Amino acid sequence: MAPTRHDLENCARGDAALTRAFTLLGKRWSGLLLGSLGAGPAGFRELSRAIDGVSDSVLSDRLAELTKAGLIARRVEEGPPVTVSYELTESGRALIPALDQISRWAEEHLPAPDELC
Amino acid sequence: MAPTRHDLENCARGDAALTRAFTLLGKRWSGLLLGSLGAGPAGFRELSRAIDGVSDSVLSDRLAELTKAGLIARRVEEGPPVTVSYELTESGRALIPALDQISRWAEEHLPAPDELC
DNA sequence: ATACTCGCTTCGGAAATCAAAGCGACAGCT
DNA sequence: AGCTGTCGCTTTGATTTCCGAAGCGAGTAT
Repeated sequence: MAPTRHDLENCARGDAALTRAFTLLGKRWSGLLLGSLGAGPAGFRELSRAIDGVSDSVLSDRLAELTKAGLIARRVEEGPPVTVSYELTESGRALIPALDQISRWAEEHLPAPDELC
Repeated sequence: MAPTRHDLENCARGDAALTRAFTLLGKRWSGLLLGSLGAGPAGFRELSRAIDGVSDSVLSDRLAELTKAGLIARRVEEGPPVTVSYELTESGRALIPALDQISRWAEEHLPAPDELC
């Protein structure tokens, strides 16, 4: 295969930072996961219930990704019983204002889905 | 089982608006596409070049989705030659500040990928 | 006439995501 | 001691999404 200049083109790219951000946020559930944790620490099962529709396997993947990226931290509380909780790191918390803004934007500009509650 | 019905949980769930937002933004390339258009109108080919890595088929899908959601508009300029350009609607423009904030966040909190340029 | 570019669409195959089941460790009954 | 349930995952196999490459019709350039 010819060495695509893919690598070279990467440089002059529009907004590199935005690209980096959406490597994480552009994946399904990442944003919502962070949003959920914005409300405070939570355990695995708690998150899987809070974020309706996500499967355990993907939730597990996302938690690993975001942990690796340094946005969330996994804390094991020695018991008994032993419990696991995930929480935002400082980096993660720094993103919350942006998510809030997106949330506010959605309220204003995204079709209101018949308030059933 | 406790009387916690799923229905109840649905209501008080995290943030419905954020969920709506990430139905769009949580898909690959959506965020970057909006970011690109934030710099001004652009044609299909222009976008496909600006957003490195996206395939024509997916770009086409995303443009359709975001157009349907009312974030971008497809304008056909009668020629000759006939040209097509996509641009942000007001709703779309309203999201740009949030994207900028995310971009700034990424610069601060996301691993600087060795400036190769 | 030949060879481009543009704005797509179509066609496989590869990757992401899904629901469901299972597992080990523990807790709460009885 | 059993039985049942919760928690934090992982595994399995099917479905959905995404990708790269090719193609197409229309127009432009040489």
